[in-house]
Amino acid sequence: MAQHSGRQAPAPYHHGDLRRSLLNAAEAILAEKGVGGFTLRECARRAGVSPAAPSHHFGNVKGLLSVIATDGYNALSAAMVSAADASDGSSNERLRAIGRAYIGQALHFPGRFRVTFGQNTLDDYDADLHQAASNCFQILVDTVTSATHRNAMESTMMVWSLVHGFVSLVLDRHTPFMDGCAPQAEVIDQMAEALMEQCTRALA
Amino acid sequence: MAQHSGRQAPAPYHHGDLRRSLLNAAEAILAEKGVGGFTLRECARRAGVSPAAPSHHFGNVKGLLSVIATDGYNALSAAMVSAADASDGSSNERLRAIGRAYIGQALHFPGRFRVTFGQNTLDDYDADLHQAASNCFQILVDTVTSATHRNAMESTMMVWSLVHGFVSLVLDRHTPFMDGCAPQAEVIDQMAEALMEQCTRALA
DNA sequence: TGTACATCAGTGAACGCGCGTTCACTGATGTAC
DNA sequence: TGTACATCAGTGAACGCGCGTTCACTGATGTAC
Repeated sequence: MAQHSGRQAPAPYHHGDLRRSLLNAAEAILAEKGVGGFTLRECARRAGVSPAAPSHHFGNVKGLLSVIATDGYNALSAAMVSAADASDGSSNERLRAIGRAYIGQALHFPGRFRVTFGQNTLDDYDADLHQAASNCFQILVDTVTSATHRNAMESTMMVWSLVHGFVSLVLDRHTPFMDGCAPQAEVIDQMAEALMEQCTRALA
Repeated sequence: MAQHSGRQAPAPYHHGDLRRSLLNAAEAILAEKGVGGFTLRECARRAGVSPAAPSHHFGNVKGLLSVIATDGYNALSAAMVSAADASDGSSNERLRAIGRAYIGQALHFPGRFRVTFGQNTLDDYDADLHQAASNCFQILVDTVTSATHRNAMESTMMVWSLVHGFVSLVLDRHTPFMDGCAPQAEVIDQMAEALMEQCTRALA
C-alpha cells in the first residue's frame, strides 16, 4: 500500500495493520452476506493478502469471529452507556436511550450484530466473549430495573426482545410497514421511536 | 423400503413420498445447523437417496428452501387463526392467542422458522411465497387492529417485534433469564406469557 | 555504530474435502390401442 | 387381456469449484552484544 499524504501512524510491519484490515473486511462481508456467507479466504482477498495470512492473527475462522463478537458486545455496551449518560438523566429517558443505542448499533454495524447475536458457532469457552456478553446484559438489566417497578427480568426481556426483534426484522428485510417506499432511515427511526414509546408505557 | 405391518397409504412410486421425506429432512437439518449449515447433499443422505434425487422435486436448493418458507408462512397463518378462534373471543385474548401461536410455531419448528424469517437467500420473484407472507402479515394486522385504538401499523410492529425478538433470542441461546437452569420449556412459556401481558397492556 | 541472530508477518503452492449440479442411464409405473 | 411405448423417479459417476488449513519459505523488523 502506498502511503497517502501527511504523517500517519507509523506502519509498524509489512502491511501496517493487517489485523484491523481483516476485521473490517470481515464485518463488511458479514453485513453483505451474513454469517453463512462468510469465508476466511474472501476476507483475506479483500484485505489484499494471501489466504494464509489471517491464521497469524486469529488462528482460524472461529477465532476471527469470536473477536468480532467480543468487539460487538463491547461496542454495544459502550454505546448504551454513553447514550444513557448523554440523556436527560431520568430513568425513563435512560431506558429509551439504550434502546435507541441498541437499534442504532445493530443497523449501523449489521455484520458485527449478526455474528454477535446470530446462531452461535463460536468457541463456547472463550472467556473474553462470555465476559463481554455478561457485561452487556448487565447494563441492560440495571437500566431497565431503575426505570420500572415491575419484575426486573421480565421487563428486561421485554425491552431486549422488542429492540432485538425490530432490528432483526429490518435487517432481514421483513418490513411491510415500509411497503414500497425505498428503505429510508427516517421511516425506520420513526417506527423505532414509536416502539420505544409503547414499551416504556408498558413498563411504567 | 420394506413395508411395515398393516395397511398403509399406497406407496405410489419407488420411494413412496420422497418429496415429503426431503422436506422433513431439510427441516431437521435447518433446526440443527441453521440455514448456513444446510446442504442439499445431506438432505438427500438423510432421506436415503442419491444426491441427484432432490432435483426432480425441487429443481435446486433455492427451490427447496422456498417451498419450506412458503409452508412455514402457511402453517403460521393457520396456527394463528385457529388459536385466535379457540380463544374466548375478546379482542385482547385473540391478540394473546396469536402471539402464543407465533412463539409456539417458532419454537416447535425452528428449522422452518429460520428459513422463513432468516436472511433471505430465496427467489425474490416466487409468487406463492409472497402471497403466503402477505396473508400471514395481514392476519397479524387484523388481529392487532381490532385489539387496540392506537396506530395499527405501529401496534402491529410492536407485537411482531416482541414475539419475533423473543423467539430469536431463545433459538439462538441468548437466554440469560434461564441462567444455569436447564432449558425448560416451562420457564420459556412463563416468560412468553409475561411478555404478552406487558404488550397487551401497552396497546390497551 | 555495526553485526549476527532471533523473531515475526506474510507468501504461494498444495492438501483433501464436501458442495451443487449435470449427465446418460435404469427400471418401475402408467397408458393407448 | 396383452403389448408397445411414453413417462417419470431415482441412480451413480463425474464435473468444476471454493473452501479451511498446512507447509516450507522469504524477507523485513527488532535485539543482544
